[in-house]
Amino acid sequence: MKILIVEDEPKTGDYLKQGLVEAGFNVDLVRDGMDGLHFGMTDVYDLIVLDVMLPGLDGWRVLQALRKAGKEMPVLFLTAKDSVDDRVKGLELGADDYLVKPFAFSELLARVRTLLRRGAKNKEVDALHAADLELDLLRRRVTRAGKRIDLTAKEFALLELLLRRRGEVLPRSLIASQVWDMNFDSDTNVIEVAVRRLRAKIDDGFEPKLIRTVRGMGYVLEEQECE
Amino acid sequence: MKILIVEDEPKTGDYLKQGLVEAGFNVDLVRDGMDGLHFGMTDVYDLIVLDVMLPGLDGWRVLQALRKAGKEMPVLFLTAKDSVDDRVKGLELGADDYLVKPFAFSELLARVRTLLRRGAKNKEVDALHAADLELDLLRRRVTRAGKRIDLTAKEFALLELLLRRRGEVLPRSLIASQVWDMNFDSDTNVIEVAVRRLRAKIDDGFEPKLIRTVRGMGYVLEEQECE
DNA sequence: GGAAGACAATGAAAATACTGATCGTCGAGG
DNA sequence: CCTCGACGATCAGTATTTTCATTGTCTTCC
Repeated sequence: MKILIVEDEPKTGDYLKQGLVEAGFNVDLVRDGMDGLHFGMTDVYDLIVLDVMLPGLDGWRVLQALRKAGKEMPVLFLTAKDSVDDRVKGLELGADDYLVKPFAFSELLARVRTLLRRGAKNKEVDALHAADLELDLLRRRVTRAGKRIDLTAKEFALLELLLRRRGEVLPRSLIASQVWDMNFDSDTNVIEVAVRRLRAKIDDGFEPKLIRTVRGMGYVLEEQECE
Repeated sequence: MKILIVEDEPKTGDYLKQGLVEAGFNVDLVRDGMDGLHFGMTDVYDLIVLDVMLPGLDGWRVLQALRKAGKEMPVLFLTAKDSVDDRVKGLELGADDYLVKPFAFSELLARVRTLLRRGAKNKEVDALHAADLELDLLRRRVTRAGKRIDLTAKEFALLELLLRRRGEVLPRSLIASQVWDMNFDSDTNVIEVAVRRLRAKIDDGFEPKLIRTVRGMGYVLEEQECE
């Protein structure tokens, strides 16, 4: 999944890019409207995150130009102003959703996923599977071996991350930044505790065990026990 | 598939047309009620997108006249926010669905496709269902287990949103922007209160409970309780 | 066996949600 | 013009869930 970010403010832009890359997306970041338009026209993106306030060509014009050129990818608008008009304008010009700054990264990620899911109409994106575990993204429900399991928000986020990157060993620092909005503070064991609780719910009493810990590295979710 | 758009505001009209053309439809766009009526009468369309506020002949009259002349094609109404009466009137006059401005284009496209898929035959859109709950958009009436329930405007809007996106967990920010015209102000609990009142009316004393809260996420309306 | 990391259990604190009451606003009817 | 009632927003208090630090034990690897 390829995403274009058009954001002039360096900090915000870098932050967004890093977060989305860590979430497993392929991300391009440009700093102004002209570049945004150019990239949007010449490359193929599954989604664009577009700031309204841009030097030179503003976000609306970029959007307008892209739509005129027949580009249909979903666009998520970032508006700094609290004004309803901005939002109206954005939506009328063909934006699919908007977010008012400042926002939590997790909020953005959720919207991005919703838009991608809707656009793709891809059934597989609505649920993630591993062995007899199913995670229903829409209903935010989890079942294992047909049995419903209640997860807390954090547990759900953690499991979602593990499932999306299944087979990959996820370092603690990555998990910390994706599930918690924090930079890994080594003097805490939140992650261990969270993993433990998650295991208690989805692995205890079931086979095979899905969450494996890789000593000194992090955690992986994998379907097959490789003996 | 041929679609007629009747919309006076140039920008909106252009974008609708552009988008629908790109989506593969054959689109005619006219700017006022008279033209709308004329085109609608003389040509054959599979669907009409009709703005309410039009110079000269307003949307209702256009719709009324078309229906009187025996035109049965589905009509999607565009109405301004807050004008509850407009929506009711539109549905009573034979519209098949409505959309409140401002809306995301993707939303319009989804509704258009739904209407076309269903064809002009059954206008099920004027009622939404879930379990033994029925929401009659036309009469603005709600019944559960055959028992009539009175809802206020906000309660109705909230329930309508939940029903239209049934099965989806709706984040509070989304609810805030759809039902209230605000950007989610975390220091208010309007939503909780509204949900509470809605629950009191449609869930208290009935089974199954339809509105489920997903802590830290939002609310879902779902028909099946999976224990 | 020792050290480092992983796991488990607890409880207090924080965050989140629910509820009933109150208050202001607006429109209808007197 | 005033009153009343319905509605919706806000508040405050309560209940609940969730988080996370602490503590201690266990496992693994050297």
